Amino acid sequence: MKNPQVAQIFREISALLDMEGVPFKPRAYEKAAASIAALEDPIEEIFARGGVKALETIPGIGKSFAAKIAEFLSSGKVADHEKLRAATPVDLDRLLGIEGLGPKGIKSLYEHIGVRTLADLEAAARAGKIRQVPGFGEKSEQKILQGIGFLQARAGRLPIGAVLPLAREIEARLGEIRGVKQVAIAGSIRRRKETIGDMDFLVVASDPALVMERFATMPEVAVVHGRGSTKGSVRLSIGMDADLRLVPAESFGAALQYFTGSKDHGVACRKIAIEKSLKLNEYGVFRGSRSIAGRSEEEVYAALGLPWIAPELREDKGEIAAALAGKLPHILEYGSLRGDLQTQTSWTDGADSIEAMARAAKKLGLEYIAITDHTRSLAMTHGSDEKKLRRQMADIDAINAKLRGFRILKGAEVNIQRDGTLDIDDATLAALDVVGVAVHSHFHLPRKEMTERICRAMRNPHADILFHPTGRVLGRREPYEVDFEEIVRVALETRTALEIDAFPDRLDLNDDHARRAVEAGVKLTIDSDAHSAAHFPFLDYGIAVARRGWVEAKNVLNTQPVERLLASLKGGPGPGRKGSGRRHSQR
DNA sequence: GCCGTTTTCGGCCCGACTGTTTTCAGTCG
Repeated sequence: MKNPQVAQIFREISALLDMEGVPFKPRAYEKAAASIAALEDPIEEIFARGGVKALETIPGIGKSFAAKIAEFLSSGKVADHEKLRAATPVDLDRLLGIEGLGPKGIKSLYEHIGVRTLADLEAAARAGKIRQVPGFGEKSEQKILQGIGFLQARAGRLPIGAVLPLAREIEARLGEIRGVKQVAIAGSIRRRKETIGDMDFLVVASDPALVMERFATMPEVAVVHGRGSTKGSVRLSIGMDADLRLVPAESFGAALQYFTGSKDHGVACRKIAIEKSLKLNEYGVFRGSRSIAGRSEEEVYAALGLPWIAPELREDKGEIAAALAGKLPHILEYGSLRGDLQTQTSWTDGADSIEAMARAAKKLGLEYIAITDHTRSLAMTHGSDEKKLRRQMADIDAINAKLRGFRILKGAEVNIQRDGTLDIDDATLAALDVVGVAVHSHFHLPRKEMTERICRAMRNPHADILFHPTGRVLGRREPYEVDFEEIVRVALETRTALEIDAFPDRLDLNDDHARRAVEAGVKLTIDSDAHSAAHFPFLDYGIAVARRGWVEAKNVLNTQPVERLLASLKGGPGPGRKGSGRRHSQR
């Protein structure tokens, strides 16, 4: 998989061209880099299949870029890249990480005082040499030193689960300030991206200065980057920036639309505005100098001839075209899950008893949960063997007899062994309501072997769901190498559901995979992977992934009441077990 | 350098804030 290297080279060329002041090309390289990074298939395979012509079908890749990719694949280098790097041999990646320092500044520092590395930069700043470079002064020198300090403390992007609770707390706090009329979280948090780079807040207030003052002096603030009359920017102690915008009420919707992004979605919207001889900015939609919309997002989209688009869809991945055609998906609503099909208890590595889990789930409005403790080959979790599972089933029967209006399903998170077989015998699996299968070992098998292993597990007639299908853990473990298209094909063929594991550091499937799966007609489940009674709210993160993946309620098995759910699981007692094909006939 | 249900040429989003500048470029989102 050479996609990351190719994307990195394109990103670097973009920055190097930016340095030279070349117009437009840097954006083209940047777009191509993003496009390549987002590819599912290894770029070397695309090239092997169809040569440069196949490369040119990738969005943002034309003749010239396709040739550069081919050049890299055959030689490991791109001549233009080498040439640019030789002209300005600096550690771009690290230097660009300094807040406030961009391509132009880096070039100037290199040319005037020979700064090439972060160490050079720090030495020059300490020696007072930066201030002698044109365009820099005493203050920028201080900012650079501070920036170097922050570079070490920076958390980078954090999983949404680690950011959203704090963002909501700040939102609530801003809302309590005297004279505040409206508050909103914008940016990637509102779009529920899986990782977050910074926080964006929007406020309408009668006393903006007071709000700015309170914002800049919150206890979480480590440093204030800037503070104007309408915009404030701070670094929080968790190593993340937070921005505040103060906007007039008549612009709130336009500002919300603008600052929710994504950037690409915004660009696409502003292009539509231009086509209609309108102008869209954060203050509203304008015809000439007259505002025709801005108070609400609905109003703004309507002025562009579009229905309101859910924030999770705003990634410029076809939502504009769908909106124009009146074909936006009816994406899954928050709170629309009736059950949770992956939970662990104190029988293995969970914290709480079966009954405590059931009561917590019921309190949150769920109608059923499946208990899916680990199985025996996962020894460190005291995984269940057949005997232990039978005992647990009896226990569940006893608790179910006590519960009103709630059902505990018997399940297991069955380990997929290296050869693709399961570590629980078929007779026991047949007695379970819900069988999830999952990879927990041998993460580094070759792509083909890993794919075959997982597909073999899905072919087990009792395997209802493939849990956390790609195995990634955000910030800790990359997804394993697997042919996802083949997983989708076999899931469809065997009527195995794929899971969106909603545990905040998993989110697996991700949004793009979920979208691909439902496009193919595969059913999904969204599960919390709860390891304690406090984890059920994680389901919302899974719903967010589903929404970003254009998933509708009909695509998700656990939006159904328990009897219908059981009937629609492949290993369940319901109709269609032999695979009449009826289920997927609409595709 | 890419792209096209108004285009194969002529576009390519838009504004706030800062610092260093005597009127604006660079950076950021």
